[in-house]
Amino acid sequence: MPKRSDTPSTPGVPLRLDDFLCFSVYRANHTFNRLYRPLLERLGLTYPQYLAMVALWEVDDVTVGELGARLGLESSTLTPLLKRLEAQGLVARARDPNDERQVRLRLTQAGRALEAPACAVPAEMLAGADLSLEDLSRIKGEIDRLKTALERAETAAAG
Amino acid sequence: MPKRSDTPSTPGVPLRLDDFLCFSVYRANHTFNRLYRPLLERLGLTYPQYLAMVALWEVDDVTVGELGARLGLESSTLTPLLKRLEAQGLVARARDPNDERQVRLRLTQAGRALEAPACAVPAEMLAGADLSLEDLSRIKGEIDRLKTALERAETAAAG
DNA sequence: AGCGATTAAATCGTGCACGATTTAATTGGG
DNA sequence: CCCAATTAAATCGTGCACGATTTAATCGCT
Repeated sequence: MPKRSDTPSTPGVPLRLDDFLCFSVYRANHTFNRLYRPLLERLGLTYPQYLAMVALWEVDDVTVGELGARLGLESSTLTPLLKRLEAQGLVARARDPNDERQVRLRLTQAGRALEAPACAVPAEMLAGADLSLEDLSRIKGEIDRLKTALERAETAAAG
Repeated sequence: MPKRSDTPSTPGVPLRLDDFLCFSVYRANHTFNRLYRPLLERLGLTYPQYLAMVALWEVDDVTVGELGARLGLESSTLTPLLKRLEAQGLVARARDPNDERQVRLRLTQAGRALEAPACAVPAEMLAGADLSLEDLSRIKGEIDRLKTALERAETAAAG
């Protein structure tokens, strides 16, 4: 009786893609990406750029490192993304005079102005999804617990 | 009282990243990727390559289009990935003589031989994660339902 | 004060992912 | 039978993502 979920290795039982929890997450992530794309196109943002902007609307005037910690991204990912946001006139990047190693990020007027239209996007995306608030928050709780458990395993395995 | 989850747009209430279900999924996906990476490195595979191999171990001798449907990937993503697997000697790509538009994928001996060591990977990854089988399958069920609901919304919104 | 260690961001190379387009083969209608 | 429409994969351009490395600034220790 194969009954798994990213936990096989019962010898002799073959791997089945549909048993992989990681594959479910992978697909769900692609689905969100695909659904957000057309809505964000109107704002001139990609999906990761949108997440970065949401983080900045919440807490402005942070360093690249702080934003990276918030989003779970490396500077090697964030720096080019931020340069694109800067090129669009949404964010200003400037070395911190008190510590020239750091780059501080500040929203421009245009960056702040984008928040209003951006607020409508998530609801628009879920329109017609037939998911109650309870559904959404329950699923989110499950996934957050999963992420926490995985990260614990990660640090435990670290050598 | 802001209580959301990818469903804000209550006017006047600002967006909060931690309310975004999509962000939870985005982070969880990155976490899986990061955890799998060192384990798959030993097999010489990336995470998407591993998923493709799992699909092929399950059903061999499929077309690029069929594998793409299984994984949810476009040919523009899959073709280069498959060329890398071919370069590693794990997969053979050949035009179908009955329909030269299609390319059929077949595991090589080496490709099939990789299944045995690959079987151990998922369990190894979850070692120390403190998640029961029930946890895993419950979470997986929730995410699969989410994906289904999102896809329904997608086709409903299609114009 | 000076210099090695640390820290922050940027850079580089590889690979994933998509939409739009292209190429080539098959299908189907007249 | 032929040729327009369709289909399958590949190609192209853009952007995300990471690890490893580099560059530059600050810290800390003597």
